Amino acid sequence: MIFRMIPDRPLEVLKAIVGDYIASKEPVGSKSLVERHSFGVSAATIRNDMAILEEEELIVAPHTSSGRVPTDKGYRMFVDRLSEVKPLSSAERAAIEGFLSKSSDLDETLGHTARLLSQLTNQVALVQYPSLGRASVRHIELISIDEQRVLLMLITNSGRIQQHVVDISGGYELGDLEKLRNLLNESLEGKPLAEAAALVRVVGQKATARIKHLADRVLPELLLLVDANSQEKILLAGTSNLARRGDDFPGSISPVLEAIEEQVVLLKLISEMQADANGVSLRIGRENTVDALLSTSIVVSGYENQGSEIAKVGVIGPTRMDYSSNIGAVLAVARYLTKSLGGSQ
Amino acid sequence: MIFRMIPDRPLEVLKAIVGDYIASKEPVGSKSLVERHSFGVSAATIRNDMAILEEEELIVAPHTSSGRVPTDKGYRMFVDRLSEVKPLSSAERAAIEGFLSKSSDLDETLGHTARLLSQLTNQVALVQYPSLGRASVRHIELISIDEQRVLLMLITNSGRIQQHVVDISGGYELGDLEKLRNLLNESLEGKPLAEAAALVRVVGQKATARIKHLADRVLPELLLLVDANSQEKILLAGTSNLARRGDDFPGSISPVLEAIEEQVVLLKLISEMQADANGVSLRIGRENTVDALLSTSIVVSGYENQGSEIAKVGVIGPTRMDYSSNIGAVLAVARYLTKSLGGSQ
DNA sequence: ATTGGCACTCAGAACCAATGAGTGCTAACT
DNA sequence: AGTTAGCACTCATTGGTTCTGAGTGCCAAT
Repeated sequence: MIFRMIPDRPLEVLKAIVGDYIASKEPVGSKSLVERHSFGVSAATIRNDMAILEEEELIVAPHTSSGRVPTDKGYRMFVDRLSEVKPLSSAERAAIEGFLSKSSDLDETLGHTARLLSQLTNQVALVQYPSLGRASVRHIELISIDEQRVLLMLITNSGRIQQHVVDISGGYELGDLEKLRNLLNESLEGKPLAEAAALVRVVGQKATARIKHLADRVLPELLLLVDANSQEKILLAGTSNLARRGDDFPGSISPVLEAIEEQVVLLKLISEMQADANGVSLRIGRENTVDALLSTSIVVSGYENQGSEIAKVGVIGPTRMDYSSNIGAVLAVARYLTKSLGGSQ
Repeated sequence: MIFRMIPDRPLEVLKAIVGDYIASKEPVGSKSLVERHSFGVSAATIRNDMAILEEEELIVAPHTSSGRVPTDKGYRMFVDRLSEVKPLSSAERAAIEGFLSKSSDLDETLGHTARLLSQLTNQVALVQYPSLGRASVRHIELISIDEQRVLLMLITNSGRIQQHVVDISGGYELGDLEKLRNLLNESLEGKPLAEAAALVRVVGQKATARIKHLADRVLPELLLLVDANSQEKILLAGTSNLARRGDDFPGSISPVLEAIEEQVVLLKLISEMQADANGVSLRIGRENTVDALLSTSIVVSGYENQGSEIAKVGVIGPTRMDYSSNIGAVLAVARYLTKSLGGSQ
């Protein structure tokens, strides 16, 4: 395949087409283009340019002699070479600040982030949980709730706080609870989560007869918490936004919904995506290997903790989306998220 | 208005119409009725019966001479007098057991419940948070996370566990943390939440100079937690199910989505609903006073703790829904929820 | 009370023509 | 070589007309 140099004006035309199409939902024709933009040339000239773009498969006519619509390749060209990232409005900045500035635990932060991003973009937002990585145990807490129940907490240095209520059939002594807590913290505090499971088992063996009963109930639950931590997971928000844009999808949106609710698929997809120079990465239409998603685009960016990327955050919506603003929003949110987590290390 | 006695067969016909219409989405005519059900009479007779039903405004013809569709009043008659609650399949029972049997804190339980119910019914599920009621403070915990931060926890006897990370700019002493914790628990443990806010303020005044700094940061956050507890709140799950049933709504589903995401409206609506003898309560179509919801039906049932109803759980979907199964599911889930909370008091 | 028969209605499908936005091409122009 | 006006052509959309069939309402007979 030959790389053909495309002159400047046709690219400007492409940019205009993408812009107009996103705004109007209607295929855009040469005439309306010259009306709305000042190219300084006639419609016929624009038509010639459009012929070039069509030749390059950057735009396509839904049916003979109607306006043109950008192809996936056209959108790709647009985001790669033609669009600049739209900065957020000050109101939007304020919203992000307000939402994410308060310190809270990881789950809360990520939950807020997801909702925020979905409101900002009017798309479906996705937030990947940080993977195990080099997270480590900061503290384990056992709190007595009543005679039969104990609250188990696992706090990691990634800022995540997990908790679970454990039934201790037959009751327990407060002193034993304290013993077990100390034992756990001595063995686990500061240790990487990856080693935690093994260490918990060791504690189980070291447990004296006195606290055996208690340990037998608590430790399995602790293992579950550790395990939940290592599980890859994606948080979705604003799925109902898809419904609002239903008309952007051919046929029904059900398959799309099903696909994005399928964590495994989505995880695989976003983990394959490599950030570009701006730190953002996107899949447009058919670039998504999943059938149900071939008329959606995904925009993601990584967020960091302790200087290295730990997971991704982004949005998913129809290919006909406002890339400039969405990229801006995703980038901004990812940055704030990084900042917000930076404080928790 | 005269109460007219409607004979039995017409009512059977209504039942059949509702059933068929729910199954097929198509207005149902006399002929298909006699085909699918064995009334032992001819289509003409059914037509006479249908005339009676139409007279009573229980069914209506979308346009002259097409099949009939139940009216809101027809559905109402159906649920009140004609349908029996469909018991859940054993698989469904198992799913509920599995989901809700594990003890955990209130947020987790309610979250699971909402998701479960939405999966069970393929509708949008709603779960109301228990209102303040006679909930009381069980315990307040302060855990040191690092030099600058403290984890504040509020555990209530309703089983709810709330937490928040508090920044203590300038640091703090572990001993002071302990002092504040003891002070808080002495004043608050066992006290009703309704009084908690006032008591927290008292603690603020009693705080010695030594722990003043710490208290100044922690207490406002504690007030927020208490306040969050008293706030009425509804959890939604499965909103994307609405999208899947989009065709059941006239026009767009957007307004419907907006309406149900409007907590205040929804709260008002379900708080007005009075349970019937079975413990279930429903609003059908126009019975909902909210415009956007006049083609939806809401099915709710109360759940209890310590023997009295504390909040409601239910589903919301198109008027053309499978009332028998949905009522069954809502009732079952409400019962399990009551049981599950019973253990937490 | 039930039924067969029959005329009647009307939404939706099928078909057709008119409309017009938009194209591709060519020949003239700069 | 790039640009432009002109023009023939295409085809989705629109609106109007007709056809069809499911389904009704009513009546006279059982």
